[in-house]
Amino acid sequence: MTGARRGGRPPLISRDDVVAAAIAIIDAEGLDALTMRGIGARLGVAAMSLYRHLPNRDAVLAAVVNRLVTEVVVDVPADARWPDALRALALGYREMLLRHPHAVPLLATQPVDVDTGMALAAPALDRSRAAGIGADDAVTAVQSVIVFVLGHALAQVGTPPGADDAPPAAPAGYYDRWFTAGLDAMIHGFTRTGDGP
Amino acid sequence: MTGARRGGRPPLISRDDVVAAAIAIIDAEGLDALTMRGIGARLGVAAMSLYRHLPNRDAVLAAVVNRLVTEVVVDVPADARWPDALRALALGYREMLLRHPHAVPLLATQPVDVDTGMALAAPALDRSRAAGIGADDAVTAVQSVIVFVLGHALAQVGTPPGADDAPPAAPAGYYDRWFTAGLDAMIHGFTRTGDGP
DNA sequence: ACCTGAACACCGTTCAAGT
DNA sequence: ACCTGAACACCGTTCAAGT
Repeated sequence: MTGARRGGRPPLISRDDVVAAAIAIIDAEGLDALTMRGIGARLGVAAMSLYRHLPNRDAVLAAVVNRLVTEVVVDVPADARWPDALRALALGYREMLLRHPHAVPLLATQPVDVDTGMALAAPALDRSRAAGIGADDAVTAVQSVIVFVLGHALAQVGTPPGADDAPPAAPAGYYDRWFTAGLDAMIHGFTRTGDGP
Repeated sequence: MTGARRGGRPPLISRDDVVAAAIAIIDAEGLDALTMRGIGARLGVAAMSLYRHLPNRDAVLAAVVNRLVTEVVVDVPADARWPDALRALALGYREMLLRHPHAVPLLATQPVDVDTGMALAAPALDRSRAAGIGADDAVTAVQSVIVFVLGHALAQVGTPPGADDAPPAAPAGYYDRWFTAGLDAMIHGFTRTGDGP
């Protein structure tokens, strides 16, 4: 009943193909290299064919963002408590960002679908209930952690391996240590059991 | 001795003019509307004249970022302690970001000159010494706070007043409350006097 | 229904030329 | 030294046409 397509030419490409090709180009050549003509070329199709599957370039970018967020793996052990669940969310999100460094500015800019965001946060939010945290407070903590992870990743990949005047190139573990310190501080601040001013 | 320009046609525009015009366009029409032709038009000059003062469009963007960061006002009272100095830095930086919402993605993407970043952080770092915090730890705290402020601002201005499908439009104080909670957590986490896990 | 080539209105940037 | 118009090699997107 739904979407019963009768007759007509069978499609050469799908919406998913377009999104996958876009991600491949971003990863390989960077965000600036992502053109409608380039996506078409990668799929062996004219650029104009893409408009049959997505309304415009912005829609491609939005779809890329949601696809990448969906691919985040949040590994929350069964016996994890609220602080550890927050940490697992942060680590999983950061892993995805560093796997797609050229896409980080996109993730920072394009809003994520509500459903996709909920699915990402769900494992952590589950543990907040067990810890007796109010729903609003839990959401605030999750969003704050995500925002820190994103901001930190932007700083880390901010001068991508394309710029000529890359600063002395921070030592290997520099960003990891900074990330851990910042995340620890935030999680500690959010999960302390209400003490003084 | 230095830069003694003798003879030649006097300049109609300066590098500063280009940067100021760029910021005006970004604030008024958004980042996408910032074109070399547009900047030229605003200054009553052909687009190609700009290349006499800045090497290319990316250089304009970099200059805009550094100009905006320079304009941040960090109000650290004379008797402020380390945690309050961190807070003042966060508030001042956020104020600038929300004054230039269309420029936030730029601030998130373009690296800031080392000198400009140092000047921004200096007042807070001063107070860290008085508090007996190690220099490295102080820098980590400052950078983490900045990264949180930036990430939060991205979330707040992420769906700018151009998008049609703006979500229910979060209630007025929503982002302010989230910001305060996240900042409090981070500052508390960074300034606690080293207790157990 | 899906794909295509040609065309339009833009970009950033280069170049040779003007004053 | 500084500014300019014309031109080049790109963009995203629309349109009328093909199968």
